[in-house]
Amino acid sequence: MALSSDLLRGYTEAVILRRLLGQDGYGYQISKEVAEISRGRLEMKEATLYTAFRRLEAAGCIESYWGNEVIGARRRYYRLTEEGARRLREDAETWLETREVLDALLLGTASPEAAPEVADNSEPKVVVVKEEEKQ
Amino acid sequence: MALSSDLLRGYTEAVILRRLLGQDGYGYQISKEVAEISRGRLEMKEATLYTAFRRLEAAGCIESYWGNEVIGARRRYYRLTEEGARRLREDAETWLETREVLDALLLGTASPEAAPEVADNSEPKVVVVKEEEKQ
DNA sequence: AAATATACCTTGACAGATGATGTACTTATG
DNA sequence: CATAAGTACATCATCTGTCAAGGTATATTT
Repeated sequence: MALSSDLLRGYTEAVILRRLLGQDGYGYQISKEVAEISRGRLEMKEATLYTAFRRLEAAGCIESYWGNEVIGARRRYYRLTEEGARRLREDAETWLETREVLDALLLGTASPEAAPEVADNSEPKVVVVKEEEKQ
Repeated sequence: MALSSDLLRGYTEAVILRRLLGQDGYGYQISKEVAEISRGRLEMKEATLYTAFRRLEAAGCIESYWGNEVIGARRRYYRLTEEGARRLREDAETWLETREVLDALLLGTASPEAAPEVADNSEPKVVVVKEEEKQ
């Protein structure tokens, strides 16, 4: 079962950068690796992948060069830059924070912990249960 | 420091549903609770919140009714439906999977684990390092 | 009187993801 | 030997969620 793409939106670039850490890579390879590592749960579509490459290169996070394959289709390799490595560290840090926040918001206890001063729990004098003017 | 909204895109609805579990709530209250629980790291903007309410109601996940406040501004309360509860369980499950996948992709080891058969590591015969035709 | 807080709402613009489509070469299959 | 499938790149139009900006209204504080 593939994960909703909206749930992963914004992480595409970080995933690519992570793949380029330690060794250069090319599009097709990275898409296969991502599918492999996620055990098929995340499929990075080609259009997504290549537009992300464009953004990352424009931002100075990666640099590209053509491999000189003598057999098979030509490959465009990407290399992580200093800036890209910095961005990756930043993104990984952000992921940890995001994970923490979403854990609290999705799996946490019902009420904002230790925050009786925030939730205005004053129930409306007589809660009207039947809906009126439902939009 | 606020988290990038793109990193949270797609979770808005799940967060709202979670807030409505066990008790009805209204927009302003929920936005405050989210800020509180995330300790200011996630701010749900009004436009985002209210458009999400519309989507959720259209999808049958929530139902709304006007509270009969005698003092202060009127409030539109939202109630979780059966379908909404089902969706929430599903979303929470998806979050666990997403978390796992992104952990592997962002924090995991460099190469696809135990997958020497996938990565085509055959380095191009002579890797051309200087970039030609950089786009 | 003015500012701030509570509480709701819509519109237009923007950006990332993607289906569709195209190119080109290689290898396997019937 | 023709066809399909795999490798490998790329672009364009469209869709969708987010959000700045704008609006309404009431209550409280300064």
